[in-house]
Amino acid sequence: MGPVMPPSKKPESSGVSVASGLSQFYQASSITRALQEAEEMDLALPTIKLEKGSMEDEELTNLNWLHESKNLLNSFGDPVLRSVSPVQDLDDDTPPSPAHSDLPYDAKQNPNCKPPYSFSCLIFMAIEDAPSKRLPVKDIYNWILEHFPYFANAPTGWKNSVRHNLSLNKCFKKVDKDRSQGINALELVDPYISNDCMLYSGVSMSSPPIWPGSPFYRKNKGVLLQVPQGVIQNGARMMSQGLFPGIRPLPINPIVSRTAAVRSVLGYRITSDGEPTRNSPLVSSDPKEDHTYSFAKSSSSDVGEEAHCDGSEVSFHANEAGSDAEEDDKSKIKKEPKEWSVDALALAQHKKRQHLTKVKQRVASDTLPLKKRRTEKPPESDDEEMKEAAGSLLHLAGVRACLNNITNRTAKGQKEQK
DNA sequence: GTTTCCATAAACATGA
DNA sequence: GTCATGTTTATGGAAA
Repeated sequence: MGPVMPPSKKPESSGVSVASGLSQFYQASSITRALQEAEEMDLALPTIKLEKGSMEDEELTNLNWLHESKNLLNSFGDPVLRSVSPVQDLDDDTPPSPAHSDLPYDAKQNPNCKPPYSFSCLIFMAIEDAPSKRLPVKDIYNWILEHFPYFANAPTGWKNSVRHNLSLNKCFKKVDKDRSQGINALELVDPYISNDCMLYSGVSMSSPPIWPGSPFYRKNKGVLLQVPQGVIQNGARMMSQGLFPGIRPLPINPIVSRTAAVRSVLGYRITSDGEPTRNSPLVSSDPKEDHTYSFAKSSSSDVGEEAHCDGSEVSFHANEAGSDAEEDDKSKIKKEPKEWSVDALALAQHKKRQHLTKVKQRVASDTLPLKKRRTEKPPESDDEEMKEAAGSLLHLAGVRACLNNITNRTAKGQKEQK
Protein backbone atom coordinates (compact mmCIF):
# COMPACT_ATOMS: atom_id res chain seq x y z
CA MET A 1 0.00 0.00 0.00
CA GLY A 2 1.34 3.39 -0.91
CA PRO A 3 4.59 4.28 -2.56
CA VAL A 4 7.73 2.35 -1.89
CA MET A 5 9.68 3.82 0.95
CA PRO A 6 13.20 4.90 0.08
CA PRO A 7 15.80 3.26 2.27
CA SER A 8 17.18 6.60 3.31
CA LYS A 9 14.05 7.61 5.16
CA LYS A 10 14.21 6.89 8.83
CA PRO A 11 11.15 5.01 10.00
CA GLU A 12 9.01 6.71 12.51
CA SER A 13 9.39 5.69 16.10
CA SER A 14 6.52 3.63 17.38
CA GLY A 15 7.08 4.57 20.99
CA VAL A 16 5.15 7.17 22.87
CA SER A 17 6.43 10.52 21.90
CA VAL A 18 8.02 12.94 24.27
CA ALA A 19 6.27 16.20 24.73
CA SER A 20 8.17 18.84 22.91
CA GLY A 21 6.20 21.77 24.11
CA LEU A 22 5.19 22.50 20.56
CA SER A 23 2.00 20.59 20.56
CA GLN A 24 -1.24 22.38 20.54
CA PHE A 25 -4.65 21.11 21.39
CA TYR A 26 -7.08 19.71 18.95
CA GLN A 27 -10.77 19.76 19.23
CA ALA A 28 -13.73 19.17 17.05
CA SER A 29 -15.00 22.01 14.99
CA SER A 30 -18.10 24.04 15.75
CA ILE A 31 -20.03 21.83 13.41
CA THR A 32 -19.65 19.15 15.99
CA ARG A 33 -20.94 21.47 18.64
CA ALA A 34 -24.03 22.10 16.60
CA LEU A 35 -24.53 18.41 16.23
CA GLN A 36 -24.18 17.93 19.94
CA GLU A 37 -26.72 20.60 20.57
CA ALA A 38 -29.06 18.94 18.15
CA GLU A 39 -28.70 15.70 20.01
CA GLU A 40 -29.29 17.39 23.31
CA MET A 41 -32.51 18.69 21.88
CA ASP A 42 -33.45 15.17 20.98
CA LEU A 43 -33.44 16.02 17.35
CA ALA A 44 -32.63 13.90 14.45
CA LEU A 45 -30.54 15.73 11.97
CA PRO A 46 -32.16 16.21 8.65
CA THR A 47 -31.15 13.79 6.07
CA ILE A 48 -29.96 15.64 3.08
CA LYS A 49 -28.92 14.14 -0.15
CA LEU A 50 -27.71 16.43 -2.80
CA GLU A 51 -26.96 15.98 -6.38
CA LYS A 52 -23.66 14.43 -7.12
CA GLY A 53 -20.91 16.89 -7.60
CA SER A 54 -22.60 19.81 -5.97
CA MET A 55 -20.62 21.94 -3.63
CA GLU A 56 -22.94 21.23 -0.76
CA ASP A 57 -22.50 17.54 -1.11
CA GLU A 58 -19.12 17.58 0.48
CA GLU A 59 -20.20 19.80 3.30
CA LEU A 60 -22.99 17.47 4.12
CA THR A 61 -20.68 14.53 3.92
CA ASN A 62 -18.69 16.26 6.60
CA LEU A 63 -21.76 16.87 8.68
CA ASN A 64 -22.91 13.32 8.44
CA TRP A 65 -19.47 12.01 9.04
CA LEU A 66 -19.25 13.97 12.24
CA HIS A 67 -22.55 12.75 13.42
CA GLU A 68 -21.65 9.21 12.61
CA SER A 69 -18.44 9.56 14.51
CA LYS A 70 -20.26 10.88 17.50
CA ASN A 71 -22.56 7.96 17.53
CA LEU A 72 -19.65 5.69 17.14
CA LEU A 73 -18.19 7.29 20.19
CA ASN A 74 -21.41 6.75 22.05
CA SER A 75 -21.28 3.16 21.04
CA PHE A 76 -17.69 2.72 21.99
CA GLY A 77 -17.11 -0.16 24.28
CA ASP A 78 -20.12 -2.08 23.18
CA PRO A 79 -19.04 -5.57 22.27
CA VAL A 80 -21.35 -5.65 19.30
CA LEU A 81 -20.03 -2.39 18.10
CA ARG A 82 -18.86 -3.52 14.75
CA SER A 83 -18.25 -6.66 12.86
CA VAL A 84 -14.91 -7.02 11.23
CA SER A 85 -12.67 -9.53 9.67
CA PRO A 86 -11.13 -12.24 11.79
CA VAL A 87 -7.87 -11.58 13.54
CA GLN A 88 -5.03 -11.39 11.13
CA ASP A 89 -1.38 -11.97 11.54
CA LEU A 90 0.59 -8.76 11.50
CA ASP A 91 3.29 -10.45 9.49
CA ASP A 92 0.80 -10.96 6.76
CA ASP A 93 1.34 -8.41 4.06
CA THR A 94 -2.34 -8.20 3.44
CA PRO A 95 -3.79 -5.48 5.64
CA PRO A 96 -6.76 -6.43 7.76
CA SER A 97 -9.89 -5.64 5.90
CA PRO A 98 -12.50 -3.43 7.46
CA ALA A 99 -15.08 -5.53 5.75
CA HIS A 100 -17.45 -7.04 8.20
CA SER A 101 -17.83 -10.66 8.98
CA ASP A 102 -19.80 -12.45 11.60
CA LEU A 103 -17.12 -11.81 14.16
CA PRO A 104 -17.57 -8.79 16.41
CA TYR A 105 -14.68 -6.45 16.79
CA ASP A 106 -13.28 -6.05 20.24
CA ALA A 107 -10.12 -4.04 20.54
CA LYS A 108 -9.04 -5.75 23.73
CA GLN A 109 -9.89 -9.25 22.65
CA ASN A 110 -8.32 -8.86 19.26
CA PRO A 111 -5.19 -6.82 19.81
CA ASN A 112 -3.80 -7.84 16.45
CA CYS A 113 -6.85 -6.84 14.54
CA LYS A 114 -6.79 -3.52 12.89
CA PRO A 115 -9.71 -1.39 14.07
CA PRO A 116 -12.36 -0.99 11.42
CA TYR A 117 -12.47 2.72 12.02
CA SER A 118 -10.82 5.43 10.06
CA PHE A 119 -8.15 7.51 11.69
CA SER A 120 -10.52 10.40 11.64
CA CYS A 121 -12.91 8.46 13.82
CA LEU A 122 -10.19 7.38 16.18
CA ILE A 123 -9.03 10.93 16.58
CA PHE A 124 -12.54 12.15 17.01
CA MET A 125 -13.23 9.59 19.69
CA ALA A 126 -10.04 10.48 21.49
CA ILE A 127 -10.90 14.13 21.52
CA GLU A 128 -14.47 13.56 22.52
CA ASP A 129 -13.36 11.27 25.28
CA ALA A 130 -11.27 13.99 26.83
CA PRO A 131 -13.02 15.98 29.56
CA SER A 132 -11.98 19.22 27.97
CA LYS A 133 -12.82 17.97 24.49
CA ARG A 134 -9.37 18.83 23.33
CA LEU A 135 -6.13 16.98 23.30
CA PRO A 136 -2.54 17.51 22.27
CA VAL A 137 -1.39 15.18 19.61
CA LYS A 138 0.66 13.06 21.95
CA ASP A 139 -2.40 12.40 24.07
CA ILE A 140 -4.28 11.42 20.99
CA TYR A 141 -1.54 8.90 20.35
CA ASN A 142 -1.86 7.67 23.88
CA TRP A 143 -5.60 7.38 23.74
CA ILE A 144 -5.43 5.34 20.59
CA LEU A 145 -2.74 3.14 22.03
CA GLU A 146 -4.73 2.66 25.18
CA HIS A 147 -7.95 1.75 23.49
CA PHE A 148 -6.60 -0.04 20.49
CA PRO A 149 -3.66 -2.26 21.41
CA TYR A 150 -3.28 -3.04 17.77
CA PHE A 151 -1.31 0.12 17.32
CA ALA A 152 1.25 -0.82 19.94
CA ASN A 153 2.59 -3.41 17.57
CA ALA A 154 1.32 -1.93 14.37
CA PRO A 155 3.68 -1.06 11.59
CA THR A 156 5.25 2.32 12.08
CA GLY A 157 3.65 5.22 10.39
CA TRP A 158 0.29 5.31 12.06
CA LYS A 159 1.29 8.38 14.01
CA ASN A 160 2.12 10.03 10.80
CA SER A 161 -1.35 9.17 9.65
CA VAL A 162 -2.80 10.68 12.78
CA ARG A 163 -0.94 13.89 12.22
CA HIS A 164 -1.84 13.83 8.60
CA ASN A 165 -5.50 13.51 9.47
CA LEU A 166 -5.32 16.26 12.02
CA SER A 167 -3.80 18.56 9.51
CA LEU A 168 -5.87 17.62 6.56
CA ASN A 169 -9.23 16.88 8.05
CA LYS A 170 -10.95 20.11 8.79
CA CYS A 171 -13.26 18.48 11.22
CA PHE A 172 -10.46 19.05 13.64
CA LYS A 173 -9.13 22.38 14.55
CA LYS A 174 -6.05 23.36 16.35
CA VAL A 175 -6.45 25.34 19.51
CA ASP A 176 -3.77 27.44 20.98
CA LYS A 177 -2.57 25.66 24.05
CA ASP A 178 -2.26 28.71 26.24
CA ARG A 179 -5.68 30.02 25.40
CA SER A 180 -7.57 26.81 25.08
CA GLN A 181 -9.49 27.47 28.25
CA GLY A 182 -11.30 30.40 26.70
CA ILE A 183 -12.35 28.74 23.52
CA ASN A 184 -15.61 27.33 24.72
CA ALA A 185 -16.90 30.68 25.76
CA LEU A 186 -15.97 32.12 22.46
CA GLU A 187 -17.81 29.41 20.68
CA LEU A 188 -21.03 29.92 22.53
CA VAL A 189 -22.05 32.45 19.96
CA ASP A 190 -22.46 30.64 16.75
CA PRO A 191 -22.97 32.77 13.69
CA TYR A 192 -25.55 30.58 12.10
CA ILE A 193 -27.82 30.72 15.07
CA SER A 194 -29.33 33.86 13.65
CA ASN A 195 -29.57 32.62 10.15
CA ASP A 196 -33.03 32.53 8.72
CA CYS A 197 -32.46 32.85 5.04
CA MET A 198 -32.34 29.21 4.11
CA LEU A 199 -34.73 26.34 4.31
CA TYR A 200 -34.45 22.72 3.40
CA SER A 201 -37.23 21.00 1.72
CA GLY A 202 -38.10 17.42 2.37
CA VAL A 203 -36.57 17.29 5.78
CA SER A 204 -37.31 14.05 7.47
CA MET A 205 -37.47 14.20 11.20
CA SER A 206 -37.15 10.53 11.66
CA SER A 207 -34.61 9.46 9.11
CA PRO A 208 -31.15 8.75 10.34
CA PRO A 209 -28.58 11.16 9.00
CA ILE A 210 -26.47 8.45 7.56
CA TRP A 211 -27.28 8.00 3.98
CA PRO A 212 -26.05 4.96 2.16
CA GLY A 213 -23.66 6.96 0.09
CA SER A 214 -21.81 8.36 3.04
CA PRO A 215 -18.23 7.18 3.42
CA PHE A 216 -18.79 5.84 6.87
CA TYR A 217 -21.80 3.88 5.81
CA ARG A 218 -19.90 2.47 2.92
CA LYS A 219 -16.88 1.72 5.00
CA ASN A 220 -18.91 -0.11 7.56
CA LYS A 221 -21.10 -2.02 5.23
CA GLY A 222 -24.33 -0.57 6.33
CA VAL A 223 -24.06 -1.27 9.99
CA LEU A 224 -26.41 1.18 11.59
CA LEU A 225 -24.62 3.58 13.85
CA GLN A 226 -27.06 6.37 14.15
CA VAL A 227 -30.47 6.04 15.64
CA PRO A 228 -32.86 8.94 16.01
CA GLN A 229 -33.89 10.32 19.37
CA GLY A 230 -30.57 9.47 20.91
CA VAL A 231 -31.18 5.77 21.07
CA ILE A 232 -28.17 3.78 20.03
CA GLN A 233 -28.83 0.35 18.73
CA ASN A 234 -25.52 -1.24 18.12
CA GLY A 235 -25.20 -3.90 15.58
CA ALA A 236 -28.54 -3.24 13.96
CA ARG A 237 -28.33 -3.37 10.23
CA MET A 238 -29.70 -0.99 7.71
CA MET A 239 -32.66 -2.64 6.11
CA SER A 240 -33.17 -0.39 3.18
CA GLN A 241 -31.17 2.00 1.14
CA GLY A 242 -34.23 3.87 0.09
CA LEU A 243 -34.85 5.57 3.39
CA PHE A 244 -33.24 8.85 2.54
CA PRO A 245 -35.10 11.15 0.24
CA GLY A 246 -33.02 13.69 -1.58
CA ILE A 247 -33.72 17.28 -0.79
CA ARG A 248 -32.36 20.57 -1.92
CA PRO A 249 -31.76 23.81 -0.07
CA LEU A 250 -34.24 26.52 -0.93
CA PRO A 251 -33.27 30.11 -0.29
CA ILE A 252 -36.17 32.13 1.05
CA ASN A 253 -34.93 35.18 -0.70
CA PRO A 254 -33.68 34.06 -4.05
CA ILE A 255 -32.96 37.61 -5.14
CA VAL A 256 -30.10 38.03 -2.75
CA SER A 257 -26.92 36.49 -4.00
CA ARG A 258 -25.34 33.86 -1.89
CA THR A 259 -22.38 36.02 -1.15
CA ALA A 260 -24.51 38.94 -0.17
CA ALA A 261 -26.72 36.72 1.89
CA VAL A 262 -23.81 35.36 3.78
CA ARG A 263 -22.45 38.78 4.34
CA SER A 264 -25.73 40.03 5.65
CA VAL A 265 -26.45 37.02 7.78
CA LEU A 266 -23.02 36.29 9.07
CA GLY A 267 -21.65 39.75 9.05
CA TYR A 268 -20.26 39.72 12.50
CA ARG A 269 -17.53 38.15 14.43
CA ILE A 270 -16.88 37.31 18.01
CA THR A 271 -14.43 39.42 19.83
CA SER A 272 -11.99 38.17 22.38
CA ASP A 273 -14.43 38.92 25.15
CA GLY A 274 -17.07 36.84 23.49
CA GLU A 275 -19.22 39.69 22.30
CA PRO A 276 -20.42 39.50 18.74
CA THR A 277 -19.35 42.41 16.66
CA ARG A 278 -20.86 43.51 13.41
CA ASN A 279 -19.07 44.12 10.18
CA SER A 280 -15.74 42.80 11.18
CA PRO A 281 -13.51 41.20 8.64
CA LEU A 282 -12.05 37.94 9.62
CA VAL A 283 -11.70 36.21 6.38
CA SER A 284 -9.35 38.04 4.19
CA SER A 285 -9.76 38.05 0.49
CA ASP A 286 -6.09 37.70 -0.05
CA PRO A 287 -5.72 34.87 -2.53
CA LYS A 288 -2.57 33.76 -0.81
CA GLU A 289 -4.48 32.95 2.30
CA ASP A 290 -6.03 29.58 2.58
CA HIS A 291 -8.10 29.58 5.71
CA THR A 292 -9.00 26.01 5.47
CA TYR A 293 -5.64 24.62 4.79
CA SER A 294 -2.77 26.55 6.27
CA PHE A 295 -4.15 27.98 9.42
CA ALA A 296 -1.58 26.42 11.64
CA LYS A 297 1.32 27.76 9.73
CA SER A 298 -0.36 31.09 9.65
CA SER A 299 -0.82 31.15 13.35
CA SER A 300 2.84 30.89 13.97
CA SER A 301 4.47 32.53 11.05
CA ASP A 302 1.98 34.96 9.64
CA VAL A 303 0.49 36.16 12.82
CA GLY A 304 -2.06 38.81 12.27
CA GLU A 305 -2.78 38.28 8.65
CA GLU A 306 -5.24 35.48 8.45
CA ALA A 307 -5.37 33.27 11.44
CA HIS A 308 -7.16 35.49 13.86
CA CYS A 309 -10.74 34.57 13.94
CA ASP A 310 -10.98 35.29 17.61
CA GLY A 311 -12.49 31.98 18.34
CA SER A 312 -15.40 32.42 16.04
CA GLU A 313 -15.77 29.51 13.78
CA VAL A 314 -17.51 31.48 11.14
CA SER A 315 -16.42 34.98 10.78
CA PHE A 316 -17.57 36.63 7.63
CA HIS A 317 -17.54 40.30 7.28
CA ALA A 318 -20.35 42.30 5.78
CA ASN A 319 -17.94 44.77 4.29
CA GLU A 320 -16.61 44.46 0.85
CA ALA A 321 -13.19 42.93 0.62
CA GLY A 322 -10.44 45.45 0.89
CA SER A 323 -12.57 48.16 2.42
CA ASP A 324 -11.18 50.66 4.85
CA ALA A 325 -13.11 49.08 7.65
CA GLU A 326 -11.48 45.81 6.88
CA GLU A 327 -8.08 47.38 7.00
CA ASP A 328 -8.90 48.93 10.32
CA ASP A 329 -9.96 45.65 11.77
CA LYS A 330 -6.92 43.96 10.42
CA SER A 331 -4.72 46.36 12.27
CA LYS A 332 -6.74 45.75 15.41
CA ILE A 333 -6.39 42.05 15.04
CA LYS A 334 -2.67 42.32 14.71
CA LYS A 335 -2.55 43.72 18.18
CA GLU A 336 -3.92 40.46 19.56
CA PRO A 337 -1.66 37.91 17.98
CA LYS A 338 -2.51 35.03 20.27
CA GLU A 339 -6.21 34.96 19.69
CA TRP A 340 -6.95 32.83 16.75
CA SER A 341 -9.18 30.14 15.59
CA VAL A 342 -10.26 28.60 12.37
CA ASP A 343 -12.81 29.58 9.84
CA ALA A 344 -14.35 26.26 10.53
CA LEU A 345 -17.60 26.62 8.70
CA ALA A 346 -15.64 27.25 5.58
CA LEU A 347 -13.60 24.20 6.28
CA ALA A 348 -16.01 22.08 4.41
CA GLN A 349 -14.69 23.69 1.29
CA HIS A 350 -11.27 22.34 1.87
CA LYS A 351 -11.55 19.16 -0.06
CA LYS A 352 -13.22 20.78 -3.00
CA ARG A 353 -10.55 23.41 -3.14
CA GLN A 354 -7.83 20.91 -2.58
CA HIS A 355 -9.04 18.91 -5.49
CA LEU A 356 -9.28 21.90 -7.76
CA THR A 357 -5.91 23.16 -6.67
CA LYS A 358 -4.37 19.79 -7.26
CA VAL A 359 -5.66 19.65 -10.76
CA LYS A 360 -4.41 23.12 -11.46
CA GLN A 361 -1.04 22.43 -9.96
CA ARG A 362 -0.58 19.22 -11.82
CA VAL A 363 -1.22 20.97 -15.06
CA ALA A 364 0.83 23.99 -14.23
CA SER A 365 3.82 22.70 -12.40
CA ASP A 366 4.30 19.03 -12.78
CA THR A 367 7.78 19.58 -14.10
CA LEU A 368 8.91 21.70 -11.16
CA PRO A 369 10.83 20.36 -8.19
CA LEU A 370 8.73 19.76 -5.12
CA LYS A 371 9.98 22.78 -3.26
CA LYS A 372 9.44 24.99 -6.24
CA ARG A 373 5.94 23.67 -6.71
CA ARG A 374 5.00 24.54 -3.18
CA THR A 375 6.00 28.14 -3.53
CA GLU A 376 4.13 28.64 -6.76
CA LYS A 377 0.56 27.98 -5.88
CA PRO A 378 -1.91 29.31 -8.39
CA PRO A 379 -3.79 32.22 -6.90
CA GLU A 380 -7.50 31.90 -6.43
CA SER A 381 -9.59 34.87 -7.28
CA ASP A 382 -11.39 36.75 -4.57
CA ASP A 383 -14.62 35.97 -6.23
CA GLU A 384 -14.01 32.26 -6.29
CA GLU A 385 -12.93 32.32 -2.70
CA MET A 386 -15.97 34.24 -1.64
CA LYS A 387 -18.28 32.09 -3.69
CA GLU A 388 -16.97 28.95 -2.09
CA ALA A 389 -17.11 30.36 1.38
CA ALA A 390 -20.54 31.75 0.81
CA GLY A 391 -21.81 28.44 -0.40
CA SER A 392 -20.31 26.67 2.52
CA LEU A 393 -21.64 29.04 5.08
CA LEU A 394 -25.04 29.33 3.60
CA HIS A 395 -25.43 25.66 3.47
CA LEU A 396 -24.28 25.00 6.96
CA ALA A 397 -26.39 27.86 8.10
CA GLY A 398 -29.25 26.24 6.33
CA VAL A 399 -28.73 23.05 8.18
CA ARG A 400 -28.77 24.95 11.39
CA ALA A 401 -31.85 26.85 10.38
CA CYS A 402 -33.43 23.57 9.58
CA LEU A 403 -32.62 22.31 13.02
CA ASN A 404 -34.18 25.39 14.48
CA ASN A 405 -37.22 24.86 12.37
CA ILE A 406 -37.50 21.35 13.63
CA THR A 407 -37.22 22.62 17.17
CA ASN A 408 -39.96 25.11 16.58
CA ARG A 409 -42.15 22.58 14.90
CA THR A 410 -41.63 20.10 17.65
CA ALA A 411 -42.42 22.64 20.30
CA LYS A 412 -45.44 23.77 18.37
CA GLY A 413 -46.64 20.23 17.97
CA GLN A 414 -46.26 19.58 21.64
CA LYS A 415 -48.22 22.68 22.42
CA GLU A 416 -50.99 21.66 20.12
CA GLN A 417 -51.12 18.22 21.64
CA LYS A 418 -51.61 19.73 25.01
C1' DG B 1 -13.81 2.57 -16.27
C1' DT B 2 -14.45 6.44 -13.20
C1' DT B 3 -14.89 8.68 -8.96
C1' DT B 4 -14.37 9.17 -4.19
C1' DC B 5 -12.52 8.26 0.19
C1' DC B 6 -9.00 6.76 2.94
C1' DA B 7 -4.42 5.05 4.41
C1' DT B 8 0.21 5.38 3.89
C1' DA B 9 4.63 7.31 2.79
C1' DA B 10 7.44 11.00 2.38
C1' DA B 11 9.46 15.75 1.91
C1' DC B 12 9.99 19.59 4.32
C1' DA B 13 9.57 23.26 7.92
C1' DT B 14 9.62 24.73 12.61
C1' DG B 15 10.76 25.00 17.31
C1' DA B 16 12.37 23.09 21.77
C1' DG C 1 21.98 17.82 15.67
C1' DT C 2 17.94 15.38 17.25
C1' DC C 3 13.28 14.85 17.90
C1' DA C 4 8.36 15.91 17.97
C1' DT C 5 5.15 18.27 15.69
C1' DG C 6 2.80 20.06 11.73
C1' DT C 7 1.78 20.81 6.65
C1' DT C 8 1.46 19.31 2.21
C1' DT C 9 1.81 16.24 -1.70
C1' DA C 10 1.77 11.84 -3.97
C1' DT C 11 0.19 7.34 -4.57
C1' DG C 12 -2.42 3.10 -4.35
C1' DG C 13 -6.33 0.24 -2.67
C1' DA C 14 -11.15 -0.39 -1.88
C1' DA C 15 -15.68 0.49 -2.73
C1' DA C 16 -19.57 2.54 -5.01
